[in-house]
Amino acid sequence: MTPDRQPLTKERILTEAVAIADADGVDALTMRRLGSALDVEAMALYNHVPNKDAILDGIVQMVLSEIEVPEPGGDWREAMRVRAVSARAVLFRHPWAIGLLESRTENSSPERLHYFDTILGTLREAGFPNQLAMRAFSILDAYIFGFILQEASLPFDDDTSLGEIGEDLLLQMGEAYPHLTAVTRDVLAGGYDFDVEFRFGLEL
Amino acid sequence: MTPDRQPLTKERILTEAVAIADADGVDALTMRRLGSALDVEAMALYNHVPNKDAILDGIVQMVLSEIEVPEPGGDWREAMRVRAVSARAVLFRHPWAIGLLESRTENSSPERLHYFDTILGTLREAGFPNQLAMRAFSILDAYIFGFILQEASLPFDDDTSLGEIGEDLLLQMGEAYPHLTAVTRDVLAGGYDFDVEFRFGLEL
DNA sequence: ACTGTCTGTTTACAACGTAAACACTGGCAT
DNA sequence: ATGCCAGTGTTTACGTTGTAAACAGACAGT
Repeated sequence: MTPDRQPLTKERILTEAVAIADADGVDALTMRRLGSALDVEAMALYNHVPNKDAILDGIVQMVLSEIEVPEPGGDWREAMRVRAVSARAVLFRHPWAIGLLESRTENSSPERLHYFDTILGTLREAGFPNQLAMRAFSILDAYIFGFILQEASLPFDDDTSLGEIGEDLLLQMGEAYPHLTAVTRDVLAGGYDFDVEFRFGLEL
Repeated sequence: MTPDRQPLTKERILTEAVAIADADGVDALTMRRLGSALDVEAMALYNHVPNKDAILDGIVQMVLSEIEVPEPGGDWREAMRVRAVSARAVLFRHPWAIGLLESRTENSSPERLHYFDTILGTLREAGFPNQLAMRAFSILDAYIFGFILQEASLPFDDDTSLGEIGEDLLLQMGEAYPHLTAVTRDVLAGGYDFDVEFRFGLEL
């Protein structure tokens, strides 16, 4: 054990874990690697965290808490827009979190409850009756995360230009998929911007 | 090797893999277990499949191909409804697939292209111009999968009644989350049905 | 009959999560 | 001061995982 070293804390562990997942993906996040990044043996982590699942839960929560959600009181449309755009940005920064969202959404954490409360508050102060607020929230949330999921699983990342992927597709599918081909060609001609489409879809 | 045994095929492997994932979750799907379910040593699988990732890709695809998508020609609204309801049913039957959807959507498979093509065909034959068809498809898809994701990650499954979970929540959060409390109470009073909400959201 | 291609088995290994036992440190009560 | 104990970190070890490598039998085409 080297002489002086900041003491381990759950915060330091989770922060480093997020950093590793950001850098090399969630598969690279092993206890040994996390330990060595913190200058510690893997087993030392278990003094601060019950097991690896807790770490995964923790970093998902950490990511979710990065999503900006305005306090109730302003224009609800603007508030939802801010939330949606922020969610997209955050999950773009931490793409691995998308895959963890499913099984690991610990809904009863205080942070998560606060998140729910704030959003519902915004809607209710805007005059939504309770049932409708719930619906609006549910629908918006579905759209936001659905869009992000869709975007993340499409074959091009930002580096590959839409043009080349389009050509590849066009060649590959030949005449077998006429509709898809036609739409692809047209969409490429007109340009396709996830950002624009995302905001467009938000006006329901 | 027991005397007579059906030859291994990629199909048999993937079918059994889906069965195991359905029965005991995707974590229970190991090469050894899959092998023994097929009455074979784990390594034998590698004659038909390059590695485990390919199996995961395969079962995701198998699940996606269960989603019913009507051929172009009918009412597009009805077609989209059928698709949405079917997608929800399928992913409800294979919940583990949701978590695999993200990283593992192999977009260029023929099945997937056919899926795209059929849906876009329906919309185009209904008179949508190409750009709009793309938009409609994208938005609907986002909503469908977003809703399912949301539904899957909410804290109650079908066994626990909404009533009791509600009480738990109400107690736990006390006065800290007024909006959430109020909405929850009201929603519970009125009853909340995922099915109803899902269809409601589909009318955008 | 010979040879290669398929399909399966056996053995082996590195990496993983984590249980168990141990060692060091600091502060508290006696 | 002394003894003790809780907290933190290390060491060692085990079972499980995916899969590389070497081998063995079956069967088809020459």
